[in-house]
Amino acid sequence: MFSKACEYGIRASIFIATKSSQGIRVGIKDVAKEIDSPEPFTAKIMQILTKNGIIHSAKGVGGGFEVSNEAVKSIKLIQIVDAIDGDKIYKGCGIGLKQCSEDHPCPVHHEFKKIRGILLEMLTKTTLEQLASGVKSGDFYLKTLNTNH
Amino acid sequence: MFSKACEYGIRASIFIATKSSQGIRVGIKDVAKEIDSPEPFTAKIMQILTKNGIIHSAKGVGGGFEVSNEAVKSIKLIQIVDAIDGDKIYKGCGIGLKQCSEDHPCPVHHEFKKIRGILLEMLTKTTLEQLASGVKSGDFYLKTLNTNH
DNA sequence: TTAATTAAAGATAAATTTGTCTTTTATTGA
DNA sequence: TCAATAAAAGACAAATTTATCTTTAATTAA
Repeated sequence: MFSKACEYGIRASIFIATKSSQGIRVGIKDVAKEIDSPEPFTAKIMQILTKNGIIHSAKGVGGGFEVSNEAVKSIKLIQIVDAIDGDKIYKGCGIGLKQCSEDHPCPVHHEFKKIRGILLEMLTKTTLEQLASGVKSGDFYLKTLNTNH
Repeated sequence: MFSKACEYGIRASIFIATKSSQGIRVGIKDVAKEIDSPEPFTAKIMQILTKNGIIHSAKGVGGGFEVSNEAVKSIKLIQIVDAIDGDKIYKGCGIGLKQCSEDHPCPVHHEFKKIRGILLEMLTKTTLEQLASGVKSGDFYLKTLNTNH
């Protein structure tokens, strides 16, 4: 569905949002640790998110990543997906036709139209705040439980 | 959503089904041409489909690919997807958690559960026959219209 | 103004997916 | 049996995605 980069980007954004609500900036090390992702790759993804104005970053001592309380409320999942994976997932043809539309539909066009519509609605409606609050309350998780190995 | 391989596999299966209904076997050259895909790569994908019993192949003079009329009716889209891309698309976690379940849900678990359910239902219900008949009737297309260039 | 800190940027590398080419095997018909 | 045909199999190559490493730039505090 989403690329690895996008999966990490969503998880990172949610984690940063949970910390920002407590007024805490987090460094890339913490982010990668808490969402169980490769640190340098995650840093690259953070650059995309900051360039797109989704996450704010601050260099230097005491710096790190954060999202303002207002931004957390307004940012929708689709903004993160769009910034990293583009719009192919909710716009492209299900079986890869360059030309696929109501007038020139592929064999699965109508079925996929429905699914893409639901996906798009979900991505458009879900805010970072909703997701972050679920993590804060302990209802949702951002990584696998630790096991002894 | 699906890999390129899977997109080609679905398109190829549908094209072969339309030809088989007329009692015509098709070679890999025709398949690639009609679905606008790279021939050698498509040949590889055909090997997966034949190994999985979705498409039948015959070597030698007059050989090629075909699907029996009974098979066309019984084969579901999910069999093609499963053979090529596996079950990740309708089973895996939306944001890539290894562990993601009702008891240990990721932040988008419930939203994705719904979407995956609809996708799974669609893949499970849609038969090759449905898709092929739409192409035969001219309602659906398997490639872009030819343009002069 | 210097040292420490932290993200940004850029170069590189590994892994995976996509795509190609060559050889082998099976089948048919002459 | 032999030649032609067509898929299968295997090796290889290009492109993309994922991941890493090093250097640079910005910021803070001493």
